[in-house]
Order: sequence, then structure tokens, then C-alpha cells
Amino acid sequence: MSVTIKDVSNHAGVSIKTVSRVINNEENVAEATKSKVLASVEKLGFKPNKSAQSLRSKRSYMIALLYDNPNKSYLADIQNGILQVCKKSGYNLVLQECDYQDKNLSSSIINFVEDFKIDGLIVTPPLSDMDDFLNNLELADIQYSIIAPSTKKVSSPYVSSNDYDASYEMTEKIISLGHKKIGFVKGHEMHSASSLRFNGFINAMDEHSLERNFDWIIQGDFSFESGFQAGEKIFSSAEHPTAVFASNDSMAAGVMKSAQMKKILIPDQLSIVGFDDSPTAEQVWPSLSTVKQPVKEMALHAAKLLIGEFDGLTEKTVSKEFKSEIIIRESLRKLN
Amino acid sequence: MSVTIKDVSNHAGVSIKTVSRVINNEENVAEATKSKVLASVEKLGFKPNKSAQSLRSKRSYMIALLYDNPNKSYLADIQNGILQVCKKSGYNLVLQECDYQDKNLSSSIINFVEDFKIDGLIVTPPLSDMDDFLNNLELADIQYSIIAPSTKKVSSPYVSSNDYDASYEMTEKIISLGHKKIGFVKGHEMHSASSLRFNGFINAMDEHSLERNFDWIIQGDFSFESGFQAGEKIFSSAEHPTAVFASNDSMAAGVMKSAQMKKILIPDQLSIVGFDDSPTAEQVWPSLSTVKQPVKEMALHAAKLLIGEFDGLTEKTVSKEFKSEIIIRESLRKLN
DNA sequence: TAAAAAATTGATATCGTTGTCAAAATAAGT
DNA sequence: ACTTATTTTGACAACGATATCAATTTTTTA
Repeated sequence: MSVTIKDVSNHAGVSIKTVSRVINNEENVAEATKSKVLASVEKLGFKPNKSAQSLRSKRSYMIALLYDNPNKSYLADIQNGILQVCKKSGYNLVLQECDYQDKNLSSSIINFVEDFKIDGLIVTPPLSDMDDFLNNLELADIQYSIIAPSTKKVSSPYVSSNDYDASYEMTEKIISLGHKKIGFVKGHEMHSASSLRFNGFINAMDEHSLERNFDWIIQGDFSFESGFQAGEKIFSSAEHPTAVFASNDSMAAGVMKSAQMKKILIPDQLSIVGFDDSPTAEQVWPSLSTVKQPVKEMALHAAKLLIGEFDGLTEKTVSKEFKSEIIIRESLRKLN
Repeated sequence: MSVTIKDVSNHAGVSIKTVSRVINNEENVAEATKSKVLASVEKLGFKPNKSAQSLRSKRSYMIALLYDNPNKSYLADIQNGILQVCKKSGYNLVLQECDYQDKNLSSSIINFVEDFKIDGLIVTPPLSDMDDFLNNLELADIQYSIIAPSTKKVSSPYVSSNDYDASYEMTEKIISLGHKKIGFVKGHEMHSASSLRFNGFINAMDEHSLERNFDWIIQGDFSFESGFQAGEKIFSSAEHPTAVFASNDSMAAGVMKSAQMKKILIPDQLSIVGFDDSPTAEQVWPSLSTVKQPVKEMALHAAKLLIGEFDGLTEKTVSKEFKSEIIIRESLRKLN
């Protein structure tokens, strides 16, 4: 039915092993034979049978994406980036939803990888922050590439964003518009990005000798609801801040709702900024100023890193930190 | 290394073919041998090698999700539903992004399926509305299951939502609150859901003998921007409606922004409702009344349908229409 | 109870690759 | 020119399951 390696070997007048060598780019095959084989491959439209390759070489040509309850648009962006690389390199992407609190997480993932002969994993926050888990993967000899790890000491390749710098910069931007009384809503405690973003804020405040008011610094968990609650707390304090920086857009939207329900005018009486540039950021009114991370590009790079590990890509890719972009929209205004 | 069918056959004292019969639930194997084999399988922790199965049986145990630029949260919900079924049945989900305008769509998808021996496809809008495409799949003998098809004449299994009914019902709800002057923003012309939702609106209006004002019936494309433009048009007409029904939440948010920029108070002077119950619906202020479809459940069922086709599930699943739920939030209010 | 029919089982081929290892061809060294 | 190394090649086994088909056992029929 479909054309096999044997057909190619017949057509090219070589052994099947030689064809195998050519299609796998192995060394020690004469230029002449190589091009002869390649011609036959082209002519006959040969494509190696993935199942057979997989059976023999114990590789599945599949990589898996590990995630735990991410924001939906973040997930979509991540997937998009990975898929671009997969398409080019002939890999497939398998999705694996996890629960970071599951005591058996490590073993169930290791089982999954071994069952399906998954070639490697792409690990996203907050799983990327769990050193134990990553260690277990390494002990089981599983390849992985990490998106936004908490510590860059891990031996595996990673991509990270400059959460700290972006947060610092955004805070400076707010300050430069005359704001001195600035509130902050922290993100989920398990995400390393939360502390990075908070530290960027704090250090920028310190740098400009602005006082921290702990009535306005609230712990959230990245959810809209937690942002709303944070707003309720902040606006019930004696004095109100003139600006609030939330660690993500959902929480910023929550703060915004809380303010609007209290008839606080945005941005006239209160500036609000978020983080992530989620679809909501553009769709709320006033639209949210925020920090946009090149999530798709990061995921793309993470996939390249991973596949490069076992596939020996021509260009060697290395771990990399990506720069974020500050997006100013309607919700941030100069203090008058 | 890992335990194979041969180990099991040795342990159970039967031939490998018999073991194969048992694990594949084939007929004509004596109860006694069956339980003997099952015991050995259990004891040794045998799991069939997917690659070997795939090679021999020409099945990949992978299904693919076809989508074209869906709203991100819709995609995430769909995936979640499918993954639940996959996990149980040992299938894997592969993602395939498409371009519905691509002239070679059919052939490239057919190639993909044949290359990877994909067992079946789950097709989402707007691809599910392209009869040509679906026909080509059938000609190529590819199994698929459709989410929200335009016509229910297709021979393949499908899941659909009651877009028409939900829209009709929501319109009646608006009318019941005293609104007579109601605008409507239509969805993307290529999605069959668009016309269903529009027809539901129109028929409910007719039923209650309310006049259609074509200054307030605007063509959109499901994007926030198109919703905003629609709002600009509606609110530049001589008379304003007291309520606007947008065919999805993004457009509703766009209309809302347009109104808010014109100082039209929501919901005091204008009620707005959307469709989809996207994350944005909850996060805008005032929060959007909307129609929630059980997207995850629909996808789950679509996956069951597909896998049932080639796997002979115990309970026979059939095509099904899912009911939507109307969610009333702050943006819709009784006209006073 | 013997013959026929039906149910159950197993020996072995097979799927389409890659891995092993030795043979053949070519290049290098003396 | 003759070894010796090195490169290039191929025959065939192996991966771990399912498929074929005949052999065996059990059940039914006469």
C-alpha cells in the first residue's frame, strides 16, 4: 500500500540499512549513495513509518506539555509556540494536565512517560518551581525543558522571562507619572513569578524612597475573585492609593471592579495596571495597562531546546531569558 | 527490561496469541483462561507497548483536534473535555491548527492523518461548517466527530448545542424585562452558530411583535474590535436601543466599551448581553449576562463518540444536542 | 456413540523500521 | 606492491504486538 524503506532500497539499488542511514543522517555514507537514496525517497514519496521507528528505537516522537490549571490564554499561547516547532520537526504534542498538590505527581508522570515512551517534557509554572519534582524527573532520566523556573541552577535547559525587571520598570513608570501612593496585589504563593514581581515593585519603591503601606499590599492568588477582595481591602483603608499594581490582569480586573463599584473613577482617581496582557486586559473598560511577555516565543524556544537535546538540531539553542514589553493603555494616567 | 506479552504468556502458560486475545477483549476465549491471563497481566504489571500495537494494527491510539483560531478559553475547555476521555481510554490528543481558508486544507489534513496514522479527528467550528472539507474526509475514509455542525445531515457523529433555542430564550428574557428596542450584533459569517443565534433573536422578536431596527442590527465577526465598531454604529443612530444582544462576549465587551465611552450608563440606560460565558464576561464591569454552553461536556461527548466508533465502548454513545444555560449578571436590568 | 459443528488455542508469519556485526571497498602507511 | 586502517555497505536479527490459519478441544446433532 504505502511505500516502505524496502521499496526505496530496491529503487535505489542499496540495502535497507543504507536507506535507514540516509534518512537518519548517520555518518559514513558516501555522498554518491546518499544523493542516490535521497532521489529515490523523493521520487517514491517515502515517509518513514512512525510506529515502526518508535518500536525499534524506543522513541515516540512525542513530547508532552505539563500544566496545572494555567490561565486559559496563557495555555493557548504556550501551545501555539510549541506546536510551531513540533510541526517543523515532525514531533507531536501531547497534553498532560497535572495537579501540583498530588502526592503521587512524580510517579504518575514518570509512569506516563515510560508507558508512552514520551521523548521529553515541557514543564510550566507552578510545576517548574517544584524542585523535588524536577529532581525526580532527572533521577528517572527524563528529559525536560522548563518555562520560567524559579532557580536557574537546574541542569536542564530553560526559558525565563524578566519578571523582576519588568515589574521594576512598570513600577518606575507609575512613579514617573507622579504616583507616590501605590498599592500592590501579590500573585499565587506557589508561583515563583509572584515573588519576582513583588520584589521588582518593592525595590523600585525603595529606590525612589517611597513608603510602603501594608494596608495596600495584599496577598492574592492570581484569580479575579482574589483581586476583587484585594480591592475591597485596599479601598476600606483610611487612605486610598492613587495607583494599584496587580500581579496579573485577572486580579487587576478584580481591583478595577471593586473600585468601580465604589464609584472611584479610573483612571481619574485611581490608576490600575496588571501583568500578562491577557485578552481581558484589552476588553475591560478602561483598558488595562499591563506587561506583555512573549509567551509564545518563550514556548517556542523551550520546545526547540527540548527537541534539540535529543535530535541534535543544526543550530545549537541555549537557555534564554526573554524581555517583556510594557503596554500602556487607558487605566494608567499621570497624577494631577 | 519492561514486561512483554511473551512474559505474560509464559507466566500464564498460554500462547501469546491468547494473551493478545484477552487484552483485546476478543471473543471466543474461555472464562478460565481469561482470568488466568488477567491474573498474570496484573501480577507482572503488563502494559501493551503502544508502538508495537500501532505498527501491527495500523492504529496510533492518537486522535487529533482540528481548530482554526478559536477563542482561547473555548479551546481550553474543548481540550479539557477531550483529555478526560483520552486519559480513561488510553488515547492521546494531538493538536492540529488549521486555516479554514487554505485551499489545500483537505489534502494537508489527509496527509497528516495518513502519516501519523491518526485514528480520528474532532472537528470544531468553523471547520465543522465546511461541507466540502467533511466530504473529503469521508472520501478518504477518515473517522471524525463534529462539534456544532451546521447541518445535522452528516453521517458522522456530532455534538451540537441549542444555539437557536438559547438565543431565543435569552431574547425572551430581555423582552420580559420590558425592553422593546433591542439591538443585535451578529457573529462571524463563516460560523453556522452565527445565523442560529441571529435567527433565535429575530424569531423571538417577531413572536412578540417587536419591530426590528436595522440601524441596530450590525454584522460583526466575533472580535472585540468588531463589537466596538458595532457599538459605535448603534450609538450614532438617531435613537438608541435599551438593550443590545451580542453574539459573543468579546463583542458584547466591545459594545460595552463603546457605550461607556459615550457615558451611557450600564445597565441603567442600556442593558448588554453576550454569549459564551468567557472569562471576560465575569471580569468586565458591570459583569456580562450571557449564555453558557457546556463546552467541556460537549467536547467530552464528542471524544466519546469518536473513540466509541473504533473502540466499541460498552455503552453506546450517540450524537447529542446539549442545552445551554442563561446566566444573568449585572449588565442586564429591568427597564424602568 | 460416532460424526459433525462450534469453540478454543497455538505456531508462526508479519508490520516497517533500527541495531549488530561482519564483509567489501577504499584509503593510508611502509 | 602489500599490509593495515578506515570507510562504506549489507544480511539478517530484533523490537513487541496482531493476523492467519490450522490444530485441538469441546459441544451438539443424529
